[in-house]
Amino acid sequence: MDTAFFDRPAETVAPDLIGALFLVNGVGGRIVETEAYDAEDPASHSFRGPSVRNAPMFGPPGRAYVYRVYGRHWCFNVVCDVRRRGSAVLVRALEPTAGLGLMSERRGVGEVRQLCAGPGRLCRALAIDDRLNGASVFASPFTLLDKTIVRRVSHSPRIGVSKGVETPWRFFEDGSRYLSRREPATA
DNA sequence: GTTCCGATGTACT
DNA sequence: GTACATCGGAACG
Repeated sequence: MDTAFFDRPAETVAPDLIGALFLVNGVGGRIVETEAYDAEDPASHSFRGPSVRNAPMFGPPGRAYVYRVYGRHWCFNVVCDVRRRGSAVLVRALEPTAGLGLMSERRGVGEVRQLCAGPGRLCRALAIDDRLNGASVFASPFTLLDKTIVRRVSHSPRIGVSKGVETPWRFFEDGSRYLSRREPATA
């Protein structure tokens, strides 16, 4: 995977990331749920233009944008389209495949299904925090490999937003057991 | 199984 | 002050 992959509209990149392998220091799994955000979107951190927090969103594609949410959790995004500055994809859930023991330890949870089912849980399991904000996802400690198996991807409105609630920019692998929520069913 | 609610930091009005 | 791209535990069925 390279810069060109991310230098496209976020709502195009987001479904393409479903099925990709995502690891931090060798720990992680297959991406099964993502959401797209861009600067024309009132739900996006970039909506009101550049700021200290959202600076990575206005930088080059393929960099991490990591921020704290609700004072307790981290969320991990990858910056997209440089022509539509201020766009990114939030990675919301993984199907754990590597480093299960370590993830379980970090999360304090036994069930594999719970390890990376949500943006905050995923960051905890992979030990992602603000130290990785702005880092390239093509270099250590990240591993990001394009999907090898193509499965059906569905979409729905995004979770946890109060604006842009109807924009169907949440993408997930159809039938996956590892989503942050039970499949709402759309197409 | 479900629903409800508080925690807790920070960006922004 | 208010809102927030969330989560886990308590209470309940």
